[in-house]
Amino acid sequence: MPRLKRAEVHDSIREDIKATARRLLAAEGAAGMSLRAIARALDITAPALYTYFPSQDDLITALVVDGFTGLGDAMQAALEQQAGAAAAAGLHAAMQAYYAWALAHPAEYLLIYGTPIPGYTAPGDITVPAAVRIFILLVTPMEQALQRGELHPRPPYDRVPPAQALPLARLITANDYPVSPTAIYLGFRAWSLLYGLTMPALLGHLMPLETAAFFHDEVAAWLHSLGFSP
Amino acid sequence: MPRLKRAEVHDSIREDIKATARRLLAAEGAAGMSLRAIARALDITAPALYTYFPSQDDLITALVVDGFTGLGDAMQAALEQQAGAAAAAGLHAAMQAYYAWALAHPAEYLLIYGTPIPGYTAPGDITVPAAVRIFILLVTPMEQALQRGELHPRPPYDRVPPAQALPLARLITANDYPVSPTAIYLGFRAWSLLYGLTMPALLGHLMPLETAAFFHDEVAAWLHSLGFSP
DNA sequence: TGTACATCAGTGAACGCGCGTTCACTGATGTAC
DNA sequence: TGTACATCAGTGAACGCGCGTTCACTGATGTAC
Repeated sequence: MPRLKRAEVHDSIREDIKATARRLLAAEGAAGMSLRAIARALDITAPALYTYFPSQDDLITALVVDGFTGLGDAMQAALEQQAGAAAAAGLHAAMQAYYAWALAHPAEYLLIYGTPIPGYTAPGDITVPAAVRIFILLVTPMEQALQRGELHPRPPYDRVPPAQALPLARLITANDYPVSPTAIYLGFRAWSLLYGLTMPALLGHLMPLETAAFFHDEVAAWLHSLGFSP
Repeated sequence: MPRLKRAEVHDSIREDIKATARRLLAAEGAAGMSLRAIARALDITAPALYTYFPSQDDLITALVVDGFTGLGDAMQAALEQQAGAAAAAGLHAAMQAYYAWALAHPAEYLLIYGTPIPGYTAPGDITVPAAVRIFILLVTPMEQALQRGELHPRPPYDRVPPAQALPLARLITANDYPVSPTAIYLGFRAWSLLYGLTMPALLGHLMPLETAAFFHDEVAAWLHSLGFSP
């Protein structure tokens, strides 16, 4: 009558391994995340890890997916907390959650969105949906705001630029997204804004600034400039 | 009577080594840029490289400085070509040059602005001035536009946010920059905008979009929103 | 409940690999008289 | 212009290191009767 079934122990050790890998990733960068270093930290032999992950690449993939999931969950929680409020408030909350998560998990943010790890290629079928979710979490509130009449985009953003019309239309029909091209386009704009404010803050490129205030101000001004009704 | 003096040959081989390193960097990422790989590509033994660089880190530093220099030169050339034109045109040209250089030299852009290479720390005294130059190339035209009365920032950017006033003042006095806090603040905004549009385009995060058009439209709209006189 | 067997987790040795760097050396290139 | 010497570039062997992964194995954990 074991307290934990074998499968449960297995899963829990898998989590331990990932946690250790994350710790090493944060401390030493991607190169520090070697199987042998993880095994050393766990007081275990390196081959033992193969019971839990078929290869190093699979471990990395698991960390990548966890990263996207963690970021997405944080954004979604922020969004849901503003469920009753104006769409602009929800968006701002989600974007703040993005920033907060990134600064709280810098190594994972870099793993997901930074320079690709040489020699590792993420399996698209697993990794892409996890990445797309983040994007959808920005697009959906935009679309809602448009449909509810809370957002009346000002020129030049009242329509999608001509060069983007075709690619966006293709994207929508290929994936059966129930959203307007305008919402998607604004999603890309939001995504780029977030990236440009977050990654440099993380890497210390904005050093002299009060980066948290900078982020807040920029996002607030950007949302305001979009044309949300007051 | 040698055609090239020894020192000239030395310098030319140094350039060959850097060029090979850049090629490997582009092809295989930072990990592919090993001294042994470079030596192999040059049909030379690895220890021979120590005649030209005291260590691998010095080679990397040289590449980093070259990267900043190349990017800065491209921006400066664009700026000078618009010397007679309106400040907004000069800024737009410089920002376009930034983007063009990044897409033409993706590996170097990542080396400069991407995830730091594990185990390598750039010597600040060499590397920082090269990095700061890029920033100054954005701030200077801003300051000129302000002084010439070509730029009348609209709220909320007619003044620096309160949280940033002190850090920016400190930055200016510590370095004796002959520029206004407003110009520096706009410089950071421009920098962040550029980063957020360039790095994701480079990494394929904006895949479905026409990224060149996206960059152009965003920069144009941003400059317009600043309040340049027509 | 007790025994016999199957499954699983983890070990230790070994594989082949690539790495940065050092060292003593050889041969070529330049310099001084 | 020719010779003697100093300087430099590059070699080949070796150092010690860490890596991912495989393999045959042992001992523990669970299952079936």
